[in-house]
Amino acid sequence: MGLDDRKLAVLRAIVEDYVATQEPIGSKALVERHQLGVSPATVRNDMAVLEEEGYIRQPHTSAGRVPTDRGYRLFVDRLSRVKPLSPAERRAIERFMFGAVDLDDVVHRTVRLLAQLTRQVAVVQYPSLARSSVRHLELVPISTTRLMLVMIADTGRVEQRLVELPAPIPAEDVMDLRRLVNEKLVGTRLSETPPLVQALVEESVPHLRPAMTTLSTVLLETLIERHEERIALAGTANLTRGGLLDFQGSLRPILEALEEEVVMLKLIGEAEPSTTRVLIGDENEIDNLRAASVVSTGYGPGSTSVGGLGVLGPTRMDYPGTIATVRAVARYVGELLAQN
Amino acid sequence: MGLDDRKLAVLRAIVEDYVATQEPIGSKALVERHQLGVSPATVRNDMAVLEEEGYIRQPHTSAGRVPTDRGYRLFVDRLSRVKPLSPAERRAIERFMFGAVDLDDVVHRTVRLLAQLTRQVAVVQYPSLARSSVRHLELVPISTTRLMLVMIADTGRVEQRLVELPAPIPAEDVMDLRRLVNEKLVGTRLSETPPLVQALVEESVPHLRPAMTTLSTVLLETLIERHEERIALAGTANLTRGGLLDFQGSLRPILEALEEEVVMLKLIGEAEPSTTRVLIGDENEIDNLRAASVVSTGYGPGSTSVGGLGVLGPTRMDYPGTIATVRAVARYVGELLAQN
DNA sequence: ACTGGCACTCGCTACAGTCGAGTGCCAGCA
DNA sequence: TGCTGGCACTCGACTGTAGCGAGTGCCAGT
Repeated sequence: MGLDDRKLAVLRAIVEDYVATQEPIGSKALVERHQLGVSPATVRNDMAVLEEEGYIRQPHTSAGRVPTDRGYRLFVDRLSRVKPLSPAERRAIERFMFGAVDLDDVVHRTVRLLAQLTRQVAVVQYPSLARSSVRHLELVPISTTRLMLVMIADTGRVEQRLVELPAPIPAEDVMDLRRLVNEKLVGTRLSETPPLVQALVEESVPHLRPAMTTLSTVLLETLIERHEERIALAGTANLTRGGLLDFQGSLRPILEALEEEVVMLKLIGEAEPSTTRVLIGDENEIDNLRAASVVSTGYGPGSTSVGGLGVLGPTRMDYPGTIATVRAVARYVGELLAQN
Repeated sequence: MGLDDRKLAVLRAIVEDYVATQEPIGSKALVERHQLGVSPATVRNDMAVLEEEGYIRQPHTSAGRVPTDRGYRLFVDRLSRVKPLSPAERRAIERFMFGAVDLDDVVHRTVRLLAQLTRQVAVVQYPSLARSSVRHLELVPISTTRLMLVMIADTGRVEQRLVELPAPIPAEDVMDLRRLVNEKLVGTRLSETPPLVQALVEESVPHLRPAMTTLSTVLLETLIERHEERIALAGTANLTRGGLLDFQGSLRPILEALEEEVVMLKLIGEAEPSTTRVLIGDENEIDNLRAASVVSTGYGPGSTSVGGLGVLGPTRMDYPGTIATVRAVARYVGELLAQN
């Protein structure tokens, strides 16, 4: 009992029409709009099979059919090709990103661009610190017992943190500390940094030790464990399109999930560039997002990913188009980062 | 023709009950729940007057009364006292803010705290650069023709920006540049900086001039004109409470406005600390927000404001409680900043 | 100036009837 | 065996009617 070609064609037609009209699709309308070469009755038989297999369902007894999550999955995996971007879209990307001045700017523009192109909620992860390396560390004295630690990563990210020293410390010592940490840490990947920071404490001369100990704690704590991962959001207003039909009438759970950075990171923060992940409805592990789909991919200067980006929308979304856009934007951002 | 005390009491009762129940208030229900000492008929007469004056209205002919924006305004100005915070709320503030490590962290925690306490959308402006002064400027060479400029403000804000030099520049020159800009600019308020930056170019020795010119452009452009103002948002999910009754059924315009940083800044970024601004419905200049109210205030280490914060919710909101919370949080954040 | 009484308005809910899109099934045909 | 046309059936969406009840405005009386 496989699904023959025609049944697949029927499924594809249902998905495409439903995505476009947002209304359940009946057999008659289907044969009218697509050249299937068979009668409505035949299509009905096929539909019965597709329903039995769980690819489509009827909202109520005498209504048309609607794809299930499983149906979308099959559609994405086997029935659709990634749409090439239109020239207008390509131009939009370039125009929008042109003149970005720093990492913050790039991330902000990217997330708005994605939201605008896909007309959905966009999420962009800042380049992960764990996958960055240290370009420079700066220590700025605030008072005799306080330093501002500033770390600049090769991805352009800048992190700052206040360091509360156990005892006052002269300016020369600050310079020594600065020199030491830079010598040892510049160029290392942050994920490999902890042992080096450890070593730094052990090797430091006695009178610098207390300060260095505090400093290392802060380094480890903030730069590696803590809020190292950040995200930017845009396009939440797009959730309201399609009336209240999508998301079964309540935006609440969606908005809640979007505010949980940890949740969003798990969703978009794991792919390599060039692979695109599509999570449809239930496949999603987060309960709040069972009515939503997520299309995400990684981005980075080369072929390794420094962060993820993606969009979130109703399960009823234009997958081929969205996938194409997400990929294109990720590629473009990667190139932009490579220029630094 | 003024409103006597009883009419004001009736208005107050209507506002309070409507905020609590979200249903139009009838004359009978009013006398039952409040000790007004008169009969429903009398209250009806008062209501007729209040309606004529534009403080309340009837959603439809035979329904109870609902406050108008003007009614809320009168209520806020003359009929309510700011509720003192409950001890539980005070404790919540301290618990929530305890252990904030840097400015980013403070802002993030603040905005979430506000959202949680008021159960509304919270907005916090990062300390305005225009009202900060320069604590330190750092130049980090990225390549021979590229520098990363990092500015640290006394409010703890850190801004970075890439500088593309017109010609390669040796390391000593970078050090000279760094020394020069720091000598001239540290300690100055950013709003007063432009002429100083100008002077810097003019006074610099010939061989540093090209680099200094570029650097000054970037300084002026980014740190003063550009995206100097940022905001943080939280609690958008709170917009969905109260079903779809608030915001006349569509969150769309609200969500759109929230994403426009410029719009939000205009809303919350102008008050002094200790003054609280309440904008009710129509008073708001932004069309998208005509169904919403905004309560905002300034915050800062002393008595001058370095930024604004506030919440946005339906016109039907608990003004006394919200005002109290916004003030308390602003005061707390001010103290926190003063410690740096 | 306040009150009780009364007629009136009008949104809400329930119920019945109609319409039509869409289905499942079946007998017939290639 | 697989496709088709025909047909009875289902059920949601829409329409119209009727009753209810909360709430009002007005008025005469205290």
